Amino acid sequence: MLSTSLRTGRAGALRASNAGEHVTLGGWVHRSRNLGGIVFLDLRDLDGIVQVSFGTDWASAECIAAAAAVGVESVVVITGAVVPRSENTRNAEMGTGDVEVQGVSLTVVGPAVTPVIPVARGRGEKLAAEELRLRHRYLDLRRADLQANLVLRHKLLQESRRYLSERGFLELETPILTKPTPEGARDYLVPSRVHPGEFYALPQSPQIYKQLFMICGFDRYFQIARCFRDEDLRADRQPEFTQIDIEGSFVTQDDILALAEGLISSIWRVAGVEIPASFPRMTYADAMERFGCDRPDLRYGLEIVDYTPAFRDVAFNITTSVIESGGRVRGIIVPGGAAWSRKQVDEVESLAKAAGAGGLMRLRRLDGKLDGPMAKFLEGNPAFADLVEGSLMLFVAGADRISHPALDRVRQECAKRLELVRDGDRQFVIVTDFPMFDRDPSTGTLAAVHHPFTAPHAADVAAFPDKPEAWRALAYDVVLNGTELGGGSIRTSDPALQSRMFELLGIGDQEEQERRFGFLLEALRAGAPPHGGIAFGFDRIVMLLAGAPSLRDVIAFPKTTAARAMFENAPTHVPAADIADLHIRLKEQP
RNA sequence: GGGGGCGUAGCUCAGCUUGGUUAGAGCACUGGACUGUCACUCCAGAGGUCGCGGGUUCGAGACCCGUCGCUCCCUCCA
Repeated sequence: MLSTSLRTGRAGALRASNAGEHVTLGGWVHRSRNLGGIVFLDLRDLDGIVQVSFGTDWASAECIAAAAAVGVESVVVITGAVVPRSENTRNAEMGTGDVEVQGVSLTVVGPAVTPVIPVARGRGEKLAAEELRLRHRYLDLRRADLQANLVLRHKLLQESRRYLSERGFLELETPILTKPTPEGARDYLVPSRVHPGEFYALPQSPQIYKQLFMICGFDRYFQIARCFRDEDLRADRQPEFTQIDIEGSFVTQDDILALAEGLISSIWRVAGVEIPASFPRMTYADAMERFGCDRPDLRYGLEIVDYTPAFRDVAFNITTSVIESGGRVRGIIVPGGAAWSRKQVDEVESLAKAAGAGGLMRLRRLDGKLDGPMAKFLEGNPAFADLVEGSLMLFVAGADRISHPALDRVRQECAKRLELVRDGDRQFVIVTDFPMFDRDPSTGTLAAVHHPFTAPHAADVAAFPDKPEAWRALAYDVVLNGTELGGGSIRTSDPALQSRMFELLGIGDQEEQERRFGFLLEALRAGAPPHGGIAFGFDRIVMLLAGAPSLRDVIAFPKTTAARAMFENAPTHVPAADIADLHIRLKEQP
């Protein structure tokens, strides 16, 4: 019901078919043009802008004077007739450009002071500084592109709900005041007034609760869940964010991934983009070997190749010592890279070094010959015979732990320099079989790569019972163009195995387990179905589909990189008495 | 915790390299003219703690030190 007691409809929706109607419109004065005898107001609402004209032939002198006096961004209610514009006054750039409203009355219902940041902008005019846009969010959110982002957000939310609900998933809510989790990101803590010295935490994700739902028999759950993490911010990271959180029982990895593909493609369809109904799969091991990264950008090649065998018998100090100590020599071929200057390659090398590599070895084919510091050792080596004229090879020698991230960085940089990414290209991929554990190189302790509730491949546990770092997890990520959209896993539903997991993670003590995860272990012992799920970063999806450069452009009231809300001015000091009620003493009085 | 960038009129910026008269421009704003504009046009006007504090200097928007805010990145984000 866009028509209300105070208006007949939205101004921006008027079209040629509305000609002849008498309308009452409410909206914001976007701009005005006073030509003396005739006054034009551009009236804006959520649907767009329509021109309202006040001329002596149809409007009273008082009405024209009122139109001339009203300031931009004031809220007005006008009445008038929708009339077709004459041939020479049509405006093809406006949705409403075939008509205008000949205003016969105007009431200023919400007078506005001059806006501190402009809402209407001229062509090519820059946005105000983001700090000001956030401080005056009530003005910034009047802009058509931010409004469009939030409208898109709404549509994607509704589509997610529709898709999941139609498949029997129940939207169930979980607590915001919950239990602190020692693993993972830093928690936002909430002090308890009733229980001195005790704290709630805001959830980093509803992980444990959704598993509890499965144990209860709600075999299909989803939630558009707000999650909180007290870590440093980025353009694509906010302290509170929204996940599409999904869990199902009696499912395998393939069931969850098929659901994920369907959900993602229906979300993309609502945004006007048709994508394949299923995505290619790639194992973690394969992704690391070929791209040095667990979320590869498949919009371009530049795959990493292992040249260790070719270097095995080459008397070149660096490669020889690396190979002897168990490392490898891997690299990528950069077509046309032979034309890059020494300085340009040095710039790429500095990125590799920043990622941990000792350096970047170069080899190129110029005038038919191999060229570079290693050329004399490699000329005639069959591994380099088909290096084509004008190509450049960049190698990193070292342990995989070093060369993976370095080559990943080099590959991305080369793709950027070669402009290999075509506009609008989308390459989805599902990465599977993540390792279960990661061994901290300094402390030697195991850490869960995904989270401690993830189930390992049963075959790996059987084959390497005492070598948990060889276990693969039933964990998976959905990746688009090198960005992780979401990830999940099949969970451990066997309490004994879950207990073993905690032991491996150094939480061996029975009491410690009970204290930290007791409620989950106890529930698992009460009879748990096999279950698993996935969660998608919803804000990031909206950002991608809106083409927005920052998460802040798809969240109505975001935080700055210092986790401050500019508009509401939060966080803030509170009265000492309120703090005392929480049994907290501040180190220093502000 | 670390590194880079930015901070001058309500907004967007120039001025800083090489210190020197009264700190400029466009937009917005105010007043005036104008009956078909749509970034209306034209005339006139007002508008400044050069983020803040300290230092160097005869003299600082500019140079130095510190600090605050915003932003991008690293650390971090099971």
